[in-house]
Amino acid sequence: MNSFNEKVFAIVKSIPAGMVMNYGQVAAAAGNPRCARMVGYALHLVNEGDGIPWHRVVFKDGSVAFGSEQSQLLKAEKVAFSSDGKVVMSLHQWYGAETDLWFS
DNA sequence: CATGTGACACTAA
DNA sequence: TTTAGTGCCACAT
Repeated sequence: MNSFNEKVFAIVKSIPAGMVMNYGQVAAAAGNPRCARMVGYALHLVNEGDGIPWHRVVFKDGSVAFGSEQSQLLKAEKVAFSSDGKVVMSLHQWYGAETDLWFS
């Protein structure tokens, strides 16, 4: 079974609208903090329309791989963008439901 | 089985 | 600050 893949999908799906996660963050949550590439690979296999909000996964810097479409979808989610076309991670970087305890 | 490639991240210069 | 090099794991050939 594709544990890593499945975890990635579950995590990405858990990202609320208007929030984004960087590949390394998802990779770590999936169990492979060193394999952000695998996250991208996994999403690339599923972007067919399985309901995976892959557009909410961006670079650690807030940049996006597929500039146009991704940024467009993000804007539709009310995500704030910088003048460089990068997402304002400071406002939208999601740490996952489990880490929500940090706010307690 | 070995090599190459890839929606990335980190470190060094 | 930006650029280059390296590591990482999975999948294709």
